[in-house]
Amino acid sequence: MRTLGDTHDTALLRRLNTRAILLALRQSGPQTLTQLARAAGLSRQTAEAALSDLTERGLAREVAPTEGRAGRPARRFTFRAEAGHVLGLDVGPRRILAMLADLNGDVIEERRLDADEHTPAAERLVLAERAATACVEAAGSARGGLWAAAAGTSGVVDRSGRVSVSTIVPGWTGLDLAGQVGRWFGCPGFAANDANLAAVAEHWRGSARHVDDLVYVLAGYRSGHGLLLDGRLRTGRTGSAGELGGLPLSGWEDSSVVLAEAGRDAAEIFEAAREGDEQALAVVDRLAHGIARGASALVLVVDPELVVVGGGFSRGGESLLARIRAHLAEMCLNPPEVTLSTFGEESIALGAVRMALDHVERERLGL
Amino acid sequence: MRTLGDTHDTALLRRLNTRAILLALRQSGPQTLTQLARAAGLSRQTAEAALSDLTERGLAREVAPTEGRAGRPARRFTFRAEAGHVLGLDVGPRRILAMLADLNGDVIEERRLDADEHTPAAERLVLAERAATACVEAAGSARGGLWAAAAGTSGVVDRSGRVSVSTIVPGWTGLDLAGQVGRWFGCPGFAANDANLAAVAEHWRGSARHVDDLVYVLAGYRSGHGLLLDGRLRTGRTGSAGELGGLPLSGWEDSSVVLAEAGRDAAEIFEAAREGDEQALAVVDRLAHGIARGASALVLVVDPELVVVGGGFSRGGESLLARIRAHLAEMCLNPPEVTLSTFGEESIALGAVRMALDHVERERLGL
DNA sequence: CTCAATTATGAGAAGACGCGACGTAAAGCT
DNA sequence: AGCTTTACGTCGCGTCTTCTCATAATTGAG
Repeated sequence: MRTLGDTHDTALLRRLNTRAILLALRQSGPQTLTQLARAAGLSRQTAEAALSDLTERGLAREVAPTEGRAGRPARRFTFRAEAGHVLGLDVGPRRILAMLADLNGDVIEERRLDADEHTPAAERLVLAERAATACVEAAGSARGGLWAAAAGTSGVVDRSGRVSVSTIVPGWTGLDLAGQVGRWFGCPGFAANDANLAAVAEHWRGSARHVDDLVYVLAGYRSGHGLLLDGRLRTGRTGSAGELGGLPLSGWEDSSVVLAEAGRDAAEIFEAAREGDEQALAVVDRLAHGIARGASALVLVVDPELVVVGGGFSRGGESLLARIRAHLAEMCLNPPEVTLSTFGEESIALGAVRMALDHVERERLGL
Repeated sequence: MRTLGDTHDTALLRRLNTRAILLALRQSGPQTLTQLARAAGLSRQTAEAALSDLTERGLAREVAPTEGRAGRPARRFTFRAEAGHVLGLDVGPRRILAMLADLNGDVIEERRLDADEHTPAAERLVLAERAATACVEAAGSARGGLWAAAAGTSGVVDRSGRVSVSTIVPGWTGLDLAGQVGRWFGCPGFAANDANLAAVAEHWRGSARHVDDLVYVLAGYRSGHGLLLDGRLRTGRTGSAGELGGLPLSGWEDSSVVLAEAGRDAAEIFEAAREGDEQALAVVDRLAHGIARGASALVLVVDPELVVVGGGFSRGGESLLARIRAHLAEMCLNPPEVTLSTFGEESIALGAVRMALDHVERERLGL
């Protein structure tokens, strides 16, 4: 039955200590046995045992000792990030981006393919697979060598990684994206909503590095909200957390309407605004207002530490941000910080990488 | 430094196993050594060691063996719930409720005092202390014998347990409620928003027992929203999660306005509605609409498994609930279940009990 | 080139814990 | 009284961790 926790024999200690060493190992480059032991809070002997275990499993490697220092040279070990690879995919309405990363999450290969809004589902999937395969092959990794893969896409993606609602991408509704991606490479596959993955990426290495509660606003041709609480993605029961579709917010304008009225596309508007064009500034303000309106619902509900603005409009830069801040301050008693996305359009694929890594770390590294 | 986890010596095993035994012990009444060992997944010897440890700490007690069975009588142990007590307080605008509970969370004493909206802060605190002290003394427990105490109140309560905004209770803003409560009994003190604590109570033993993501709607003279995600209370950065004050929701009527227009109080309305009074039914529908409007924001943002409706209006019963469900279904694509609160007006104090117990379990029982 | 100083390694002993096994104790049943 | 049943309690073993100390490998000074 085992409902009250796992077995607690001495093997658990070994696992825990190996885990501590692995974490210490990944903190930085090659380290000596003593350094690792101290970092993990263990004795040198225990550290040694853990390292020999990790080395056997291919996760650690001994490297040449440093020269030029007095005393017996210390054995040095490093994390074998190349022991496995994960794939992150962004299958967007207009763009497909594949990233191959090692176990450190460092991106090794990257492929980008263009699509358009009308590309049918089957063809879009072929493009995605092509981009992904190109990455894997370029890295010289065997096709079956992937440890996990994840994909982000527009629309509501449920817990199992199936697209349950998609209004933008034709033929997407009902697609088992996670299963598809997993089948391509014979590895565990995952899928999530694009804004959610972008939030994950920003929290991992981007603007939201230092916070654990954040709202990500994807604003642009693709739009949506991502929610990260306690450092964990929150997609909700059906995966539609943050999808405000039905919320009757007064004065909530869709950006496409605003842009259509203005008769110019976003890039032109931002460019003109930068040059002081009054009409463009007004449009930027209306866009900011709409973004803030949507964000305010999330902010008031979860009271996050940070709002990260990403997506195409984030090219609007600080001027757009300033307007969003101003509008948000009007709507919230105690508004959170608002900042720009670090990774821009790469954040979705990067978040997918992180999602795949999460699985690998949990299941294969035992972290 | 110790950032990578605690020491992992064999003492950890002991702690973990003792914890497993403690959990098993609390699952039900007196159990034999063998039963406990099996439930915790440990050997009998280990279970025995853990139990002797727990007995020494006063958390377990050996009881008389069962008679009438063949074989050597088995030693039986039980959790000593009376080893400590916690206090839960609801300091509301119109009512003060104190509950004293043992370590099982079973309420032993309960005191209720009436106040009104105009009672000044100092006097309200005196009433609260009086109710609490009465509970403690009635239980024959020493005044210093409390292990933890928590209080719920209207308004925004920050992480530290300080009331940062209170519109209902006069003089409440700025009050360090957690500190106050702790000082009364010389024990750790906590405080939180009432709707949040109600959510905690419903999740603990009420309607939300079986789910981990829920939205609680406090509807009545006191109103507000409580948010529980992954079984944990979410109060946000400043404690104002779920406070929708500034959200420009179209068609969001305040219940007090609706009732004022109707010219009857809530109890009358619900009574009349039960008898089929058409005008009353219309008012109930308007109330339900308002409740659903507010709830919809939380539901769309976090996509919970369940919405629990509590507070004074929950006396409106199934008929109100049905209207709320109907309105919510219009606003959400995939509406969650909606159910009535189990504990009604007691849920806030009960949630406070749970909050105090959380601290005790974490810090004193090591769970 | 040699020797001291430095730094890390590796083996051995001791302590703590958990588990399986076996003999023993205490009850009911015949 | 003896048998059966059930659980207790002790013993020994293996694992894990840490401490200690002798040993090994390097640098740098004379």
